[in-house]
Amino acid sequence: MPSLLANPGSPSIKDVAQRAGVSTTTVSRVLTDADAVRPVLRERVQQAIAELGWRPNLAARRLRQRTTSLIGLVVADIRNPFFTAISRAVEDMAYAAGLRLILCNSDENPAKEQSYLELMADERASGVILAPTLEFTERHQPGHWPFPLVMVDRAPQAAATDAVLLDNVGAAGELTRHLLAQGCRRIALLAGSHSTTGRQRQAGYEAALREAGLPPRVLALRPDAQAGQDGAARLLAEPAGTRPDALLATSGLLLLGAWRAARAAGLALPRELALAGFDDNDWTTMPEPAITVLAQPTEDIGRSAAELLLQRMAEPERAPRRIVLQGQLLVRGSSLRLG
Amino acid sequence: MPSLLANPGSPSIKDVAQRAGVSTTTVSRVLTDADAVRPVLRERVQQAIAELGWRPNLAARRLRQRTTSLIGLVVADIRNPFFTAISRAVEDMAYAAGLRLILCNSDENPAKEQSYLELMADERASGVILAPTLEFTERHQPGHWPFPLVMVDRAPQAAATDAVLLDNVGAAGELTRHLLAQGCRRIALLAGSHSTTGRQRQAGYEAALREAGLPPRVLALRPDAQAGQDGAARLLAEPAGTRPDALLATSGLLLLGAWRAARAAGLALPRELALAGFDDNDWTTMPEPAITVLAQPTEDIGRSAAELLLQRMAEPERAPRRIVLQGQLLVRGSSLRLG
DNA sequence: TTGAAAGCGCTACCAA
DNA sequence: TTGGTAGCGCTTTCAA
Repeated sequence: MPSLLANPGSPSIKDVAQRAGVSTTTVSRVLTDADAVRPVLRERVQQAIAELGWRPNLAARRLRQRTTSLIGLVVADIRNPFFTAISRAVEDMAYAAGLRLILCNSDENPAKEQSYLELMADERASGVILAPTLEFTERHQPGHWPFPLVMVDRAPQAAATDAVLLDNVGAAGELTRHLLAQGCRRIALLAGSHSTTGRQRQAGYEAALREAGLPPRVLALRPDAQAGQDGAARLLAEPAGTRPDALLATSGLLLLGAWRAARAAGLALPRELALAGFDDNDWTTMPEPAITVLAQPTEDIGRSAAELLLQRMAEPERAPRRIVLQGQLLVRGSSLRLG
Repeated sequence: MPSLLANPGSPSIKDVAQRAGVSTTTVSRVLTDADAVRPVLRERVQQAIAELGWRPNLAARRLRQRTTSLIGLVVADIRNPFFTAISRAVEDMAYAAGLRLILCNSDENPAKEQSYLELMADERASGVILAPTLEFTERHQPGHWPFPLVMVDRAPQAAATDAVLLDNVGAAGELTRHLLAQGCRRIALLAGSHSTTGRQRQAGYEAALREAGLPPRVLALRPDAQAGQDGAARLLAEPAGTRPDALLATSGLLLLGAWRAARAAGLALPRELALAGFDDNDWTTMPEPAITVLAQPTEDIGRSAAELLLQRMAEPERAPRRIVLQGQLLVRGSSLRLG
């Protein structure tokens, strides 16, 4: 019968030490496995641990060791399949490296982002992977946060930070040139207005149109499907003479909205309207015709970001690295007007 | 010029106290805001905090307070839109309640699940929301884990635990009866074999067929799109006489696979094959015809789970509650053979 | 090879 | 209203 004063919470190494008849130091040694402990004692300690059902207190360990093996992932919205895929890749890497992942949705809201980053600071996080808001990229100065920071999907133009990015300008240019080659002349862009990504894709689009001597037409939108649908609907309501003959969306969610608007307007793809955009999400192959997209290597992006972070954690002083990955144009029926 | 012996890490409340000319106790009081502190001192402390850029060390706070405001969410795979939506709802609630969310993917792997739950124990998590594997529901005994546990999507039949579930039997029955009413007579089920959910839906399906005096036909599958596609393809390769005239999938991923197989087989929906399943994912309205589904109230499920957890945290001794939500049948073209 | 003791940063108790 | 002090559970010197 245990005493009434018995430990009410979970057992500590003190309890383990008592039961095994050794000092807490020895218990700790068995745990860290660093220094040698006589097999007899080691055995006794391990048995005591098993009998008591002892489990380490990570908070105590972190306080003492001054390192947390906790990493944060801050994305706009985990429901965006692009970020879902990234988060999954990051979580896999983290699990394999013995790191914990704290997930945060910023909703493109700088205040929420700030609050989450402060939280990561308070947690003394070992590192953070961040898809920064526009405001963040504009204000950010390297070294501001007390943890290594790796950016994904977006990054400040100038500042030297670790980042994993898509070649957005090139990708948008490729999509635009593809539409041009299909004979489209009034290509409108549905651009996410909340990220550098959207802006870079806009730049690539405008450059390609400039080459072709055609005027750009850009709608800056909230980056969600509803905004995409509303924006596209407005464009498609115009008379056939001025109405765009192609819609290009800078994200998977905007593309989804655009497709819905096209269907609601009763326009036949690709004859009356060509459609293309970013992100090879599941649904893009389901309509007839299927949707032309620029596929991003999402897993690769997530994995690379995690790798970059691990490397930076191991070697804090090394020069920042910027990994730029290429997308892949998947031409499908929604934009195929020739051949 | 600070001394060479200056604090190398981040400042502690000791530094703040020194700078403000008060004791650490007073600093702590200003932080917790519990007891009153003279405005002058409070001011001085706050200024010192600002000047030093002090941030709390959550590990220390947790160690001392013996409560962590950390909750875990363990799902099969965050890439499954069903779990994505749930996780987003949970994260929203957690953020609002000042709790941190640690995200874990179990991949339906009991060993990974176990390791994550042990981790949550080591973190001294304030609570965990879990979509348990089949093995877990079979072995689980209430009170085994040192944190409140709320189950989502699945739960042990017998054991009394907090849980948020769909009326799976009823939902599958409704879908099946709908297909029967459309004249389908050879309805095959693509069932996820890794969860109680799949089994309950199978039970509902079988009961409905029994009522109708028809034999069930069940394929137990790994719960992913590829398995769904392969399984469906096998069924659809049979001669028209024995081949199913309807496919019912117990999850969104299996449904996706089934749709792909139907398209690959060149079968016209719904004339040659009726198709229906669970989860109103984005893609289900994109094909022509659109897909009949039983929509789950995913946000509601996530929110309810978080609420249940918060209530349990506030009142550990209250009786376990089981919330059963109803799905909604959305009849679309893929199953409409009459009218 | 082992143990005593200090201390990570913070809060909570008690006394003044 | 304020401060001294103990201690959360663990690791890490330093001595033995």
